[in-house]
Amino acid sequence: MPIPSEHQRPTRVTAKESAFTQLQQWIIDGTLQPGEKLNDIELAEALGVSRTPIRESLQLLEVQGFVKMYPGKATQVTEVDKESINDLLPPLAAMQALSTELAAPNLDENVIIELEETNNRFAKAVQKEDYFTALKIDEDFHQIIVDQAANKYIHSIVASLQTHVRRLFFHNSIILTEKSIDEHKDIIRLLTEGNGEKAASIMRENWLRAIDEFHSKKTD
Amino acid sequence: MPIPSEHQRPTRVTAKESAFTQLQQWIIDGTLQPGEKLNDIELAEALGVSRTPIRESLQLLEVQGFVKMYPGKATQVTEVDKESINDLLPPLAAMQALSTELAAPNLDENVIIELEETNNRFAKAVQKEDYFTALKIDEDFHQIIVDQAANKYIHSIVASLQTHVRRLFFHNSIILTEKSIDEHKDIIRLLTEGNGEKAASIMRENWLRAIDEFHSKKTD
DNA sequence: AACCAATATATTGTATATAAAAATTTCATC
DNA sequence: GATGAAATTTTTATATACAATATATTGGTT
Repeated sequence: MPIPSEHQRPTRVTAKESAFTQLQQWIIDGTLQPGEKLNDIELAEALGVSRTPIRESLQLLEVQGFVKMYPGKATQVTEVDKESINDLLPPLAAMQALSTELAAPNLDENVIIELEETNNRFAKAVQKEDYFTALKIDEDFHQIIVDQAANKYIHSIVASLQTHVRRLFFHNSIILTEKSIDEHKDIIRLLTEGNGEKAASIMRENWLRAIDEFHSKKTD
Repeated sequence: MPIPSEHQRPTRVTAKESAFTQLQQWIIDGTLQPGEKLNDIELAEALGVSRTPIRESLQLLEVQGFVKMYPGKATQVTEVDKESINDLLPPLAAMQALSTELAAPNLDENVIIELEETNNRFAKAVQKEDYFTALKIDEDFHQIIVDQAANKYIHSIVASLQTHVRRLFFHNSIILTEKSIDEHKDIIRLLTEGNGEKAASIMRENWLRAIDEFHSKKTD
C-alpha cells in the first residue's frame, strides 16, 4: 500500500493562528484603522474566541510592528506613515539582491520556466491595470528567487518586510509599472546566463525605483 | 522649574518581559540545551510566575527562531547548527553595509569620537584575549552605526540576527581577530571622509570574513 | 513473546477569574 | 467656576481552571 504522502504534519489550526491571520489582514487592508484602539474583549467576541489567543496574536503583531502595546494602558494599531517606504524598501532591496546572488548558482531549468510564467501573468495583470493582483503576482515572482536562495533568515526577513509593503499598498496605492516587467525579464536572462552579480544589481534597482514612483504619484 | 527629563516612560517591567529575557539568555548561553524539551509548568515554577507569561515568551522566542512549537505536542529549543553561520552572516553583512551607507551623510563629530573610543575598548579586549567582552563591544561598535542609519526596520532585523550570532558564539567560540580592529579604523576614517560607499564595502567584508575564520577554526 | 486496543496520564491550548494599574468621574473645597 | 483629591470604572496583566489532544502504560489476545 503506497502510503499517501500526507505526512506533512496535519497540525491543527489553533485559535491563535487564525486570530493572528485575521487581525493582520484587517490591519493591512485598513479594516482596523491606524491609531485605532484595540480592545481584547471586543476582538475576542468578534472572532468568537477568548481573550487569550487574541492577546497572544497582538503580541506577535507588535513584534511585526503592526500594533503598539503600552503595558497597562492600551494597545493600538500603528500609524501608516507614507514616508516609511523610504525606510522599508532599502533593506528589502538589499535582501532581494542578496537572494538573487545566492540563488544564481542553484537555478535549474524548471525554476526559470516558473519565473517566466509568473512574469507573464504579472504582465497581464499590469496591462489590465489590476494592480492588486499585480502586486500579489510580483510578490510570487520575488518569492521564487528568495526560496531558491534557501536561507531561512533571509526568508523570514523578506516575509516580514513584505507584509508592510502590502499594507502601504492598501493605504496608498503603490503602483507597479510596465518597467518592472522588463526588469524581471532582464533578471531572468541574467540568471540564465549565470550572471548573478548583475542580476542582483537589477533586482536592487527594481525595488529602489519604487521609492521614486511612490513619491511622484502623490495623488492618493 | 526645569522638569527632570525622565519622561521616558517608567513602564513597569512585566512578568512576560523578564521571563522572555531570562529564557532567551538561557538559550543563548546554553543553560537550555539545543533540542531540550520545554515544559510550561517547570519553567513557570523556576521563574516564579504562572504559565501565561511563560507561554507568551515562548511564542516570541519561536518568532525569533530560538524555539519551535509543535502545537499540541511539545515545545523544544532549536538546534545550533554550526553551518548556520553561512546563512546568518550574509544578510547581517548586507544590513550592516546598508547601515553604513545610510549613516555616512548624517555623522557628526561626537559619533566619530564614540566610534573611536569603542574601537579602542574593542582592541584592548581582543589583545587581552577576552573574547566574550570583545564580542559585546564589537556589537556596540556596529550598533552605533546602525543607530545612525535611523531606520527602524534595519534596527530590528540586525537586533534579531545579532542574538543568533551571540548564540553561535557561546556554543562554538567565534573568534574576533586583530584584523577587525584595523577594519574598524578604516571604516571610521572612510566615514570621516564622507566615503560611505567604500566604508560599506569594508563593513561587508568585515562580517563575511568571519565566515572563513569560523570554518578555519574547527577546534571547538 | 509480540502485537494491538483500551485506558490512563501528561501536556498543550483555551477560557475564565482575579489582581493590579490607569483613566475617568464625582464631589468637596477654595 | 476652577482645582484637586477620592472613589469608581475600565482595561490590562497574571493566575488558574478546564478542555482537547498526544503520549505512555497496561492488559488481553493471537
